[in-house]
Amino acid sequence: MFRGANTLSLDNKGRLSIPTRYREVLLSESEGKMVCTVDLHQSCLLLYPLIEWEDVEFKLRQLSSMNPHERRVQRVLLGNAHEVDMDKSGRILVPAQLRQHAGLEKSIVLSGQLNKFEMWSEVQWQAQMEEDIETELAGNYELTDRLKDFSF
Amino acid sequence: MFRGANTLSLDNKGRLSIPTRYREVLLSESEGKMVCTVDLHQSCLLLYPLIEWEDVEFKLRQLSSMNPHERRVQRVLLGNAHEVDMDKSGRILVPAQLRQHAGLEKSIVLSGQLNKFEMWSEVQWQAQMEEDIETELAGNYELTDRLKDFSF
DNA sequence: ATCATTCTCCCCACTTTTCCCCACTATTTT
DNA sequence: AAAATAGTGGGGAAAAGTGGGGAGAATGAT
Repeated sequence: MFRGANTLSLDNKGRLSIPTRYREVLLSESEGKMVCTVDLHQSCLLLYPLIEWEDVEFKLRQLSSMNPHERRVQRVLLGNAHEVDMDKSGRILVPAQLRQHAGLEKSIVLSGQLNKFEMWSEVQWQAQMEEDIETELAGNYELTDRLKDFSF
Repeated sequence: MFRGANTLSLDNKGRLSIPTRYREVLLSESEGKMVCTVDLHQSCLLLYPLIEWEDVEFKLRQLSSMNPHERRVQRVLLGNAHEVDMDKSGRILVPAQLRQHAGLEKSIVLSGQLNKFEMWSEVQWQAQMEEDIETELAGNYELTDRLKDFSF
């Protein structure tokens, strides 16, 4: 599925060009329809092909409306979801509210994360990466069981 | 699989010629498609044949998006991954961002590590080797359970 | 309802990046 | 020594990404 980082630019109309290598699969699987929403834990946006988003919606439906935490997850993900379409030149229009929420400026990192993309302001992405790598190097944390035997 | 170090050069377009003895297997197993990403603990890049990378991706998928450490590992490895293809003359274009991250200059060491390659700036590679050997000689470290039984 | 303003999206033009091709040198093989 | 193979360098065509004009749709105000 989707992997890897692409540095792209948001033009002053708020459009983002989807890298060509992804376009074909997006068109054939979801007719170029995607869903853009906010991330729960980071200041970035999530971009799903419609077909993948429908999976997420299915899971969201399993959550309880009575539990405040679960309700909140539903509210944040669903409440900020916008349907966006690729136009004929393979671009999407990123909704203004979401752009603002993630602090997106001209320079953007679109990062493939298997079933979805993350959209970061390049500045924040760099900062996050430095922080992550520094934390890894420092290494002063407990490894989870899964990580103890993790090899790559 | 892959083993041994090769000293190669990055030309000023950022291209790296893959040693011919690896090309055949890369073409037949992965159509010359590879994935280049950063290492978690060293200032070097990792280069996987696509088919090997897919294994790593499978493992990454088992990690939890809710646990910060596991999420960080996912983000760093996946988020910096770039798909690179061998061109018709057996070269790959190393993404500018990654080049910068690993401090790659003209002279490069490509070091086979079984399922993947490591790419180092030659200068840093030499330094790392000296340091590793010195640390082993000094011997002031705890052996892990696995290393206690390791023989070679 | 009408008009004005904003928004969306098509089209075209421009710039940058990627990749194919060929040529040159150095090393290895015959 | 000649020939073949490996690695390096660069020109140039093609592709990818960027920017903006402008028609039509949508929104909002009077």
